[in-house]
Amino acid sequence: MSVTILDRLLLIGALFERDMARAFAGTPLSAARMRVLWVVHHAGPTRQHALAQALEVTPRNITALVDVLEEAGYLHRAPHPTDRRAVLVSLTPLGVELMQTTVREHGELSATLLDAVRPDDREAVERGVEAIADRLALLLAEAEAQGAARAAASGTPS
Amino acid sequence: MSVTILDRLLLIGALFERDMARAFAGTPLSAARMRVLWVVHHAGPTRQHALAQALEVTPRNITALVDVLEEAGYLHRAPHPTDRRAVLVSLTPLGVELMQTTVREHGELSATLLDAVRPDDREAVERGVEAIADRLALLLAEAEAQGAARAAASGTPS
DNA sequence: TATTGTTATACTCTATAACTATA
DNA sequence: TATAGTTATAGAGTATAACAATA
Repeated sequence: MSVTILDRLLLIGALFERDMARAFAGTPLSAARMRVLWVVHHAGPTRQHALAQALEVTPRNITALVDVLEEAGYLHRAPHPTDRRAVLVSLTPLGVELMQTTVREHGELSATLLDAVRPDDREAVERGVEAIADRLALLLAEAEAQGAARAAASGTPS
Repeated sequence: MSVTILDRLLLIGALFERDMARAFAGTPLSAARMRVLWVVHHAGPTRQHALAQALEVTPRNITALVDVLEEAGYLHRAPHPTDRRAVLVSLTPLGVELMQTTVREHGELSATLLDAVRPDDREAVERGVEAIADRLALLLAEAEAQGAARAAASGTPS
């Protein structure tokens, strides 16, 4: 039991992040900035606050990320039509083009990786990885809720 | 093809990293520092340069990580017995204890996650994830070698 | 001459806290 | 009074470059 399945799953994530960092070196892009573009690509014009919630990151952080992406020409800030406090962030044509390429390459890589799996195992692997991701999300959400409850009980009794 | 297997694999890594950050908040530990302890735990007394290579990080970075882990009592620096330039980094008893606990919990989590997979799928999932990790490592190593070759050809002809 | 580890400096990602404009 | 976004500040992780001691 020297290398567990968890070790391998974590290795996959680490390899991918490292490759992104290398691929984006010297450009205005980065893994964190790509995650912002990813959300806007899938959700359409989005408030910064919604971006912060989607990425589980503070609004302050979003300001900085969007600043760079706007400066680099991938995103566009526009006033919200009905809420004058808010800003709507959208992809520019350059951003749309980048995300189309990225989504395509992402799908190709996913297919290549699945291709490394024995054909008879592929369905089981897809089901299994989905089950593992769901279970992990559940476990960590429970842990977080317990931690928050404990903090509320000890530290900040309202 | 809205959510690919690659998306789920990356989600697993992101969830785990985020949970580590939350669990270690307010302590001297962190994901990067745990990776250092992990290497020393598995390799025994180690030079800082070897740590840098194992973690694919600059030696400067290792200096900072080991500084904090030594200060916090998990690591111990000692002069190398035969090479007076080098330092040997070892776990203290506190570090050994931490890693024993960590390895046990890590194994338990791995078992819990595999438990979420249908029994008939488990062998295929273990094989498949291993195959995916191996393929990804291979692909990225090739990409890196090509990038390095291209940089050498254009930028720094020696 | 090459290697080991360090100091100096800088950039990215992230967080908290205080503030402004608006709901 | 609460929300959306910003400025100010800080800490962690990472990188490059220059340097001292040693091989």
